[in-house]
Amino acid sequence: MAKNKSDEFTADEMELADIAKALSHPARIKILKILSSRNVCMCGDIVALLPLAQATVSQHLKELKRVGLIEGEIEGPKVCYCLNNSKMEKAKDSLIKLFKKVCC
Amino acid sequence: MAKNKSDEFTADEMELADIAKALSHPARIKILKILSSRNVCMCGDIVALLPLAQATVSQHLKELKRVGLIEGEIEGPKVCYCLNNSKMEKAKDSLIKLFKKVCC
DNA sequence: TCCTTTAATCGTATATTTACGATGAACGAT
DNA sequence: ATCGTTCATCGTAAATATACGATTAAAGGA
Repeated sequence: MAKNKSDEFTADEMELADIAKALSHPARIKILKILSSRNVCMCGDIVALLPLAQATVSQHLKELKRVGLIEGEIEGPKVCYCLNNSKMEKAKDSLIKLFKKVCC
Repeated sequence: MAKNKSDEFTADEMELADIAKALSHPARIKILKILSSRNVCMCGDIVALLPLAQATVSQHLKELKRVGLIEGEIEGPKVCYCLNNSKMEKAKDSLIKLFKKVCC
């Protein structure tokens, strides 16, 4: 039978899965779109545009921050969010690389 | 404050999130790679190449089938899996469209 | 017919995700 | 100093995801 289960997943595979996870909720997709439509955006604006409670939006923002796709900068009592364009580009490249490797 | 929370997520946003969800586990990324390396693959081969139990791999295959990225065809007692290339391409296009819209 | 192989499904345990109200911390304005 | 605003975090409930052993169904071969 000789199963070779010793090989775990590669760092690349785990990283890509992590990026995909960050994109795996419609609210987070929408947040990225909102942030792109203005090049800077208060947290409250995002909350107002999503059908979710403020605490929930904050969690989604945290997840996007965790993988580095967005950044938040404190501005007085408000927080100004923006896309991390270089990280976005890296994410896109990683995904395209996978598709290229796999099929297209 | 005039929050407009009436707008839910679009079908596009939900579909894209769903695709991302299917890609959000390293085992599923690896399964896609395995299926691309041979253009056809028995379920047992995939199990042998992953550090996971057969039942778990079967669940991951089910998730990939759910979104249509792969297909399984019964061949006697075995099941022959393969990529759904057109669906893969659609998934890639949807992702690229998002990145293009958002930043790059 | 019975046995083996193959892979899905069941049952189940645990972890993670998602969601929300409540609370707290930081700041500006009064 | 106090108040209102803003947003993160806490606490928590419910749903979903992940993992595995055991069982089942389907097929081929003895």
